[in-house]
Amino acid sequence: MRKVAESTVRRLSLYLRFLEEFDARGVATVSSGELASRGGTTSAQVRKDLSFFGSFGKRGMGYAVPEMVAKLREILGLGRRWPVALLGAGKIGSALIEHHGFRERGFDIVAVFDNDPRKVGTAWNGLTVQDEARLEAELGRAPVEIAILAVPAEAAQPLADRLAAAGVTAILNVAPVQLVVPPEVEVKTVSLAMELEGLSFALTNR
Amino acid sequence: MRKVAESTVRRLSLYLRFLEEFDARGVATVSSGELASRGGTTSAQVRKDLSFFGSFGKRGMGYAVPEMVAKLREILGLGRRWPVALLGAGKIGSALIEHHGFRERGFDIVAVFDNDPRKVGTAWNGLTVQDEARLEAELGRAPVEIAILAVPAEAAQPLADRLAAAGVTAILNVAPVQLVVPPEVEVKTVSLAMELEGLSFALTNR
DNA sequence: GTTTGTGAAACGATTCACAGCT
DNA sequence: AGCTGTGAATCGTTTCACAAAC
Repeated sequence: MRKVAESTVRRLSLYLRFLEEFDARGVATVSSGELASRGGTTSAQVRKDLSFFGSFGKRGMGYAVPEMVAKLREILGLGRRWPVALLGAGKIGSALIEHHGFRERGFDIVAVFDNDPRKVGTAWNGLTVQDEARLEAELGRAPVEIAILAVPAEAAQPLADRLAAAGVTAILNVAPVQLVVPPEVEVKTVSLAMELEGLSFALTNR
Repeated sequence: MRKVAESTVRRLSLYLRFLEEFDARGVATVSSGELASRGGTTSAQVRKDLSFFGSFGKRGMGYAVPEMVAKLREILGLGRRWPVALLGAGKIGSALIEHHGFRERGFDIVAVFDNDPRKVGTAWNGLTVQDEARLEAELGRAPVEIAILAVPAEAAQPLADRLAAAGVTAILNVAPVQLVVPPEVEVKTVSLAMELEGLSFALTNR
């Protein structure tokens, strides 16, 4: 299993959500076409996406929903729980940590860091905000592979460097900056402001 | 100017940020190579991206920073302000409205809606949370082209339908669901949970 | 008859490479 | 000499279309 496109992985996440819905409703099997219409693609795309990982369907029948859910969770690496460090106890970080969706999908925020002395030491959903200076010490004690960077743009790159040096191998970056990291570190950047600009572009050029 | 790839638009947003930085530091010109290294791409990519909209560079010299900033803002539709409606006064919505980045880039949240009676009527950064039932009435009075959907997954699709019917032509969807909308409505979906799953996949399959 | 799995074809985006301007 | 702008080549992704399985 090599060279799976990012777009494929994103669609797999979507398929998993639909399948979980179907599963909850007791639907036993689902066809690539049904999956496609809910996910805004085509049945051929669904089948291609899945074909990277094996062949799970029954011809003439479709896919068995519970098996498919299990398989997709396994493929996406959700057959385990992931401890996650959160950097930045500001507005965005605050919304994230109280957001239950992460925990439900296997991501546990196990540490929160901030550099604002007024925030350090305060309680946060059962966690205590720790001084950013203690980042390396804490990650040495309780390592995590995934970190969420929810800090101001200027602070993002230096922190990314420290995270990479401390052994973090995946960063979810919530700042409108392009992070430069060593090749072994995976980065995904999500910027609502940039998405809004995409919408502004679409509305302007039509 | 037709058929510009989404990836191109996203990179233009990034270039604009770098150029604004350069501008603030008083740098007069910048080459495609410099822009590329900050944006994680290649100089050829930068030139191709820009070439969709004209030729703004000087051979042997590079691009004049202030002119380029102005040009990119114009291309991205940022030469004006955009009133935006926010749907959902929960944690995420709350973080968004207090976030200054939007306003700085030309997006003004001018109305907030929620269906929770306990929230309706409360003040929010100079705005009053309005009843979701009044969505159509309010949008009739003060139309917006862009709406941000920050509501639970189940509520997203029905609201998207109402927004489309009320004349909204662009939706920034912050829920892990694929919205089905009429073709004249532009949608961008941002889901941190889905991005985390992308990281989980990358870490698991390496 | 229905739906999968998959090579082949079509399409789209990125990279190459170089002529042309400064 | 340096750097842009852009066709041509390459690479990757999506769509087509059909044989095989149920």
